[in-house]
Amino acid sequence: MLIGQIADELDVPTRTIRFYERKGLLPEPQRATNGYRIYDDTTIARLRFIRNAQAAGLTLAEIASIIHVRNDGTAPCSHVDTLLQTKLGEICERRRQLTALESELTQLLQRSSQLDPTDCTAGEICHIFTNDDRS
Amino acid sequence: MLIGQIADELDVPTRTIRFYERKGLLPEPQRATNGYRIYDDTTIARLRFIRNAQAAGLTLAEIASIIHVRNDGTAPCSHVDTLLQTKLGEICERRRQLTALESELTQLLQRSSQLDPTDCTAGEICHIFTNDDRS
DNA sequence: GTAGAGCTTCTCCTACAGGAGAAGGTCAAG
DNA sequence: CTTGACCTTCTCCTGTAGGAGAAGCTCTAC
Repeated sequence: MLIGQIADELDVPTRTIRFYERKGLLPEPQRATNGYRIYDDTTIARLRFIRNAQAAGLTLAEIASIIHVRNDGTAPCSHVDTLLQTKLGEICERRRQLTALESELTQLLQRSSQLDPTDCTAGEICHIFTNDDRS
Repeated sequence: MLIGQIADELDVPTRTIRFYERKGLLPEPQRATNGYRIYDDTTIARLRFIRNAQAAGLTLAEIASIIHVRNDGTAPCSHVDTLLQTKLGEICERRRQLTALESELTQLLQRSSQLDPTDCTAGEICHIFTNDDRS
């Protein structure tokens, strides 16, 4: 199969496939005599794997690390497990931050609804952000 | 005040202050005869404003837009209110995505704990990501 | 034999918020 | 008079996941 056929089948731009190759996510493919890349079904499976791993929030670099472990002949399961646990921790932390930001924004908006724009001076740019609770 | 003094007082790198100037967040300052930037207290207030707005999750471009409205002679309060509401919506949506990702990851980890690495084949890279619920 | 689609490589560009280093001018103190 | 700290501008680099365009070769169909 040529790159375009793979691209059509998985609905991925051809550019992205070459990009993954450069990043080490796909092995260097066979070449036809004219230089065109030639793929087989294992590449389709590989691209599906990448997509699934991305859906789990892994970065391409992390996915590449999994593939490298596999290429070393080891089942990458425990590595994947570690990655997923770390990722879960990050997501959890990030979600907490967003929750805090959400309540911060809600407070600012409530404050905004109570302030009069005619009281807003140039020096402070906008008094909605002027925090009066410090020093 | 020279740029280094401002930087020390607010604990901001001098590079960042010049960067903000290039981005239109700070006006072009006075220059001493030797070319050094000279600031007064309004710059300190401005940098505090930027910091507060950043803490609310606004990007530098959004903060710049607020400053531009102020420079046009208008109180930017209603603009800020709109920005904050939009931002709140984005944060909320992002948090929902993270929550979904969190449960996805939890499922994958549970799955991982039940799978045997010796069953993991090279073709699928790692069977933790092999979704058996489709086609 | 030529048009159009598909392939190749090459390089640069995007958003985001700065960080890093080079090369050089300036200033105060020893 | 020189060392060290501070300032200036310039350009490139970081991570993320590709996107965009140029210039040129190849293949198929009409």
